[in-house]
Amino acid sequence: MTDLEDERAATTPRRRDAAKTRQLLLDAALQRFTRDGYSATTVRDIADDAGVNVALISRYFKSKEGLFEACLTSSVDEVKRTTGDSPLSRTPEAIARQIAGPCTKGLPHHLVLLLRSSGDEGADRIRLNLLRSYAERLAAAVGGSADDEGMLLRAQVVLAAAAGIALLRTKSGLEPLASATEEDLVPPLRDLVDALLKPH
Amino acid sequence: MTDLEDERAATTPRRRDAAKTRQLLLDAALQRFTRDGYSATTVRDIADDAGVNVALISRYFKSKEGLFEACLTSSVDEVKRTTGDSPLSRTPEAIARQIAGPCTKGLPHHLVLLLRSSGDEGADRIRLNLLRSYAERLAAAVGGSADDEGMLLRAQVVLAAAAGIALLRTKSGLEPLASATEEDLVPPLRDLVDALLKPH
DNA sequence: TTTTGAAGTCAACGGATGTTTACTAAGCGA
DNA sequence: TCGCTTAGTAAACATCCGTTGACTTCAAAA
Repeated sequence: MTDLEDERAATTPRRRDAAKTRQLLLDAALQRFTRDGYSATTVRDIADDAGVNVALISRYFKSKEGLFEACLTSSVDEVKRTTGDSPLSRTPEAIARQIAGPCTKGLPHHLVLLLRSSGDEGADRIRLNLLRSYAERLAAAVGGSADDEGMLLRAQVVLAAAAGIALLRTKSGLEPLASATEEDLVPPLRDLVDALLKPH
Repeated sequence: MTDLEDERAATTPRRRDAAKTRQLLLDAALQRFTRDGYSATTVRDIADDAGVNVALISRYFKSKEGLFEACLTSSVDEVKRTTGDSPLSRTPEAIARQIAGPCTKGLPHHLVLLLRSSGDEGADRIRLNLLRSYAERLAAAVGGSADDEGMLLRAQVVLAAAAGIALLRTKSGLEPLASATEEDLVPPLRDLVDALLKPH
């Protein structure tokens, strides 16, 4: 109460900020959808996590489907932003570390979200586009030519493997996989990437 | 109509056969749960697929959860039956071929079901047990000792990769992965298995 | 043929879910 | 300060979901 004016002076945090609550909903939805899947999460769950009224989901995203699509595009944007439009890390070591990284921290893995389905056609299109571009850049990063179908297939296998690992790690308590550290996980993953994406 | 008596004489196909309808429900549920996941599947969907009344699910399996658990144990039994209690195929080639098999049947199908979750504790225990035993046998098949944590982790990574590939193949239309033939898929997978499970 | 227990049907229930509507209140410009 | 736009709230609605209980029908035993 006393420093309310200071806060307002600092960043103008309006008590009612549409952009802010929209982002809160998006973050909460991302976690829920990634962890529990689309149909297992309710809009009330998301709203409660965000500390926000349920009706605001319909207002800001039109529907649960719309919120899910927003999560997907948000994930797309973040991947594009963090990795830029440059090719992915070139060494198998770096790729392996990228796969193992988010899992070992608390972060929801983008690849796991891509395994979730809402049954909606628009969402499926977004998902497919991201998967495609990801695989293509992965193939290009190790020197595969654009029209090398074999290398593209191998890149997609790497992607699928990474997604499966992330999913199994978080969803099942399979030990030692579930609580393996990044250091534990990188060597096998490096071997995996190395074997699948070697330029030969 | 004419050979009705022959049928009855042959296998006694009672018009009302509890075991038969139970199996119909189990088959339909297996397909639905594997393809759409637990919470996206309704008991009415399953009953309709099986051509059976909805109430019979509660009768024969007590609940939707019970039906899901029955699916899991059925999957466990079939895996045990097809692969026997003998160690898995020893060569990376054979393992790869098993992973690359038809997604609508066989090992990939079962692995995808294992990625599905109902949130129920009993179901999770069943799933975990199957995953564990599978990983252990996979580690043993390539000569890993029972207490080699590193090799066990690598076997679990192979398992997770196989599951992810199966899931991505069936759920997303990612090409060329989605419609890759077994022959297309075996070489990369052989490399994958080889790199992860080499005895060294 | 009659009886009896099991197999299957039907309709309704309580509850949860996504969405909408009518309403309140806060912030900003005039 | 007043008024208007917009953020947020509360409650209800319509629908769907899993489950239950009473009823009917079939087939095998007596």
